Amino acid sequence: MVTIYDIAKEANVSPATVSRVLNRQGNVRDETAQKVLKVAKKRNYSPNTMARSLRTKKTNLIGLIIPDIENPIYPAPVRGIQDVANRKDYSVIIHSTDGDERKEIDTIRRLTAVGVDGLIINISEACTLLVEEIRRLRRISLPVVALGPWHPDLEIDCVSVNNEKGAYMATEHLLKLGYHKVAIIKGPEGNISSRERFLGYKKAMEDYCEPISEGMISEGNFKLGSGYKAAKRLIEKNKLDAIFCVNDVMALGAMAAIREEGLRIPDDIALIGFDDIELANLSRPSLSTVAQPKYETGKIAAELLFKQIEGKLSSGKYYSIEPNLVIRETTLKVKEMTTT
Amino acid sequence: MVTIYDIAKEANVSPATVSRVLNRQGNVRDETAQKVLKVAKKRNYSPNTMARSLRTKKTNLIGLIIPDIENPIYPAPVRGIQDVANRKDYSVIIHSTDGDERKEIDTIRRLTAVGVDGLIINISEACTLLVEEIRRLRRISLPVVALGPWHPDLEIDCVSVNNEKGAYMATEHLLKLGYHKVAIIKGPEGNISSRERFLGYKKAMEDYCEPISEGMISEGNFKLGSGYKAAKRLIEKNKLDAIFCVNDVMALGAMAAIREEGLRIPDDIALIGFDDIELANLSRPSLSTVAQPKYETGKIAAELLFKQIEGKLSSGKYYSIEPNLVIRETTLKVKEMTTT
DNA sequence: ACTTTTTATGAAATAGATTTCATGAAATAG
DNA sequence: CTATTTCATGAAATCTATTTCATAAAAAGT
Repeated sequence: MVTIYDIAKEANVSPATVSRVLNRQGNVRDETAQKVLKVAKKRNYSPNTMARSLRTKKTNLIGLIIPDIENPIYPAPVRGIQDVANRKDYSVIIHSTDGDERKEIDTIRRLTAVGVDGLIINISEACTLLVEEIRRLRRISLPVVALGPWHPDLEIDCVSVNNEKGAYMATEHLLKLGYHKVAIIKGPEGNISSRERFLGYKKAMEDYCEPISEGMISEGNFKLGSGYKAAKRLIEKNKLDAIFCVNDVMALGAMAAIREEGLRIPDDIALIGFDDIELANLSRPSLSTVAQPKYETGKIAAELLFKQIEGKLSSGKYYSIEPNLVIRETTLKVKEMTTT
Repeated sequence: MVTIYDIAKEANVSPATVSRVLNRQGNVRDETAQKVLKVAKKRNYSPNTMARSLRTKKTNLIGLIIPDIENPIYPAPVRGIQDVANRKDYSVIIHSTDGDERKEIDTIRRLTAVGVDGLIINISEACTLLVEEIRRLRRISLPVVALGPWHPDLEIDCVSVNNEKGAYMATEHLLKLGYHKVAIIKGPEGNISSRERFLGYKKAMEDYCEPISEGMISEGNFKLGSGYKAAKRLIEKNKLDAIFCVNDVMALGAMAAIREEGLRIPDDIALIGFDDIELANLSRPSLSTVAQPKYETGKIAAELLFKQIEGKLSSGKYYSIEPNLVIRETTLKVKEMTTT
């Protein structure tokens, strides 16, 4: 590999001058600069990033920690992040940690050791060790932004859909359509998004004076199979005419279960999800859902991160993204015949 | 940040000894080692990766270049790569380049400057500049493996589904079912995967003595809308009773087009795709397709890369992954009534 | 014409590890 | 009991770029 010294020797100048030319720091005679540039180009010189980073404490790398790139809600925000990073000549290191606290902490350690200039994290459960680790990042003043819901007392920038509002919209939509016994399939207890969405659901039901009985609440783990099973459990208890699922993937599982029970969608049971994954529009019947501008969310998170990287003024703000109700076939038909 | 010198001073040894202890290189008295370890732990020492990399020429980073993480065929292999990399204490830098040659070359440059220990690339068209760039990588003996089809004269390891065989299987499946006029929706001309799949299709048609007329070949760009339009063009020419699409996404587009034309699947037109994306199983009717073990493909590519990183013996082998025929509803019903 | 400022440059220090080489001590061999 | 090998350790070199400091030359000011 050709170094700055090789260039210096060949151009009959000192390494310092070469460095100055290559970083266009001025204070170099134009003639000298041209000479250096010519040699550098000729020898196809490319600076050694490690050496540079060692000196400047900048790596032009950012880290991204998500539970699982295979989960269809992540590719879009990831792409948003990549696009803004790449435009700024940054690369992004991505880790999938399966929401496993141990892995998350290890990854944060690893990335700080690598010397990333900033970190975007999507963490579903705020366990104590993890919170402590993130506090440490604040102390060494490493720019961090949270993608998705986050602890209110942890003062970091955060960008997330308004989960509660989205869930409220979905539930209200069903209620307005004339459904009364709206069941919910939620996520694991510790999951923050699921908790927020559950809150929105509860609020809507209360506002419309619909009671929520025990048999109307079921729990899954965000995966297809769990949605299927949760729906079966709900149908068995027979106390519902609509289901709100806290994510689309489980909704699709529920759809299979409902179909298997010989019930029609939306005539017997209406169904609505959350996320608006690509699949939602392509399933039959197509799935009504709450959309979040996923690419945008990633983009905003990255922009926030770079604002910190460039200016160091992290505000600990919460950027709430407005959800969007997408009405498709699973909630299409109005059910007024039963109420009239 | 605490350095090796701080540890050395506090433990009353030289930095050299600290380094030896921390890298468990032996030749250190046990007592000394314990002392160093204790101080290191107490001061929460973590080595500066840039400094280390500068000396050792190893970054524990690998690069991954794909067209677009949002394309549903990529998340699974990406996860496969992440998993084997992370297990070896490596991180992976991912770039989406949209198959744009300029971006691909720039990214390769950028990643080599960062000093990645290896590179996995998925490049759909083998343009000359790009090929030249990859030759350069070989010259500086940077481990590289291609994910997906690749130039035969470029001597790098490559792991890919057997595209031709998969396409043959799909086409043969339709032909055996009694369909005769099997049309194809292929990808852009330069795309290697598409070309290979087209070859398999052609071979099957020839083997079964079915002529391929002009009106039976249509072209898309792998995206949903292009599949829709291509199918419309085919139906207009009215010379088909089945369609093989070189990817599932276009097949789903075609499905929408066929439905819109008032035709039934598979009764009027049978349909088969390629890739087996998650959507394929969830669409109605569910889509028959050719599956490739996507996670596995990524995993194998990464393992190959690490074999090179560790041993430096790159073989330029072609690892062919066996495709799998997945029969679902779009090719379910046998069409023998028309032939008998 | 002489001092002061500005400009262009190089030598050397620096970043934080790893590694080579040298050395004294301890262990083993003859 | 010497001679040789092995072991444990530290000093210094190294990796490659950036940056500070010093200096000489040129330009500007009085």
